[in-house]
Amino acid sequence: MAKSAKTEKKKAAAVEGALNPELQQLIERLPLWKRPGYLIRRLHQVHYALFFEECQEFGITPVQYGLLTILSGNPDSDQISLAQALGIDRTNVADVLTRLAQRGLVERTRSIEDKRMVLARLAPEGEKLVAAMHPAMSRAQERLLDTLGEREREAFLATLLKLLEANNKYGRAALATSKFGD
Amino acid sequence: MAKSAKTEKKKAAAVEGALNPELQQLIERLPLWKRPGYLIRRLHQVHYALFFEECQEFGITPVQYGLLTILSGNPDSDQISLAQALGIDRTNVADVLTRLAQRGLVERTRSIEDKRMVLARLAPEGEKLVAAMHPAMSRAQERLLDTLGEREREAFLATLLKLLEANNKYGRAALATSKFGD
DNA sequence: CAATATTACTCAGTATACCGCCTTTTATTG
DNA sequence: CAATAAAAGGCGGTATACTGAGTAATATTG
Repeated sequence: MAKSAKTEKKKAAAVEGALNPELQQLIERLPLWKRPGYLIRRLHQVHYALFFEECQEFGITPVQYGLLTILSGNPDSDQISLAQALGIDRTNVADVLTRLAQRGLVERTRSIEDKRMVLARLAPEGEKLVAAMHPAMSRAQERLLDTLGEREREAFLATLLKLLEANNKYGRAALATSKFGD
Repeated sequence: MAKSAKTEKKKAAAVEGALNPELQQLIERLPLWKRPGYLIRRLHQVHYALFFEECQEFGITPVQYGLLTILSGNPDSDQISLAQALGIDRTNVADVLTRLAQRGLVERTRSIEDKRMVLARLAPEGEKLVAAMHPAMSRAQERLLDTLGEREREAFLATLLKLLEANNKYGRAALATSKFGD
């Protein structure tokens, strides 16, 4: 195929550096590679893989660690608050909490003031794990953006936040808005 | 929101509670909204929500549409090739194909040359659906990046591609660069 | 203060997404 | 050409992630 003027233009617009020619071909031929939703799904999977590689020994998933993180700063939170803070569905929070409780990392109690609520807090084991795992989790985050320069990394993160703020209203897992901006 | 007294109590508990100060420092150094993996997971969810909103009437998920897209350009592909093209696990491809076949959108046959392989292709119904759904899918993609200006959007997509290229090796769902194309 | 609405949660069901183990078929090799 | 390795897929299991229906407790209201 003659990829004349169009490709030239695209390359000129690209930020820094040229892409692998094989990947460039994929983009040209598989329409999937022009869909941002697809690219984001793939990057999400890559992060999972990196996270697992770094955190293998702990047997904790990204979502589980996120939940533990929130609990470490907000003990005795109810499930809906946790869901809003994490940006996942409330039924999902219950599932994750069940698994974490089975491993003795969190403790759940019925609230006395409001008997509908189930409050969760870190067990001592959980606190230890959050601290012990933090470096590995941190490495996974760093490795994900490793290839980016300082400027590109910051621009990328800024754009991610911008997109999330603009689209926060979608889905049952909308975040509590106060999480952004402060 | 009207339960300000309770919220106050919760905050007070968080402050007075037996919070490990070292743990707090650790968590505050890399809070959720500064973890790229977390932000990408959230954006992934947002895209799903947008996709469902636009494509509700068709009852097709992003992954299903991705698979149909590949099949429309590459009839009679085997499951492993499809997995590599889509960037998902091969067992997952089998699951998705089963659901699509149940709805009469794809057809599966055993290859004659290699009896191990299951080849998939679009049924006429599937071809119709791919065409009919395309505008809605496109709208979901556009809405996701709607708030970005032209330059920021291109920079974002370029960075996404760069990150995928750099991290291609991770996970069972590593993409193939050779199967499709020529 | 009883009827009603809302809230927090549970449960069942669907759809990704992955791993490890196994069988069948094909390819390789001594 | 038989023994073995490799490839393709099936199957069972785990962990998100969400929808919709239903239950118990609390809040609101006529």
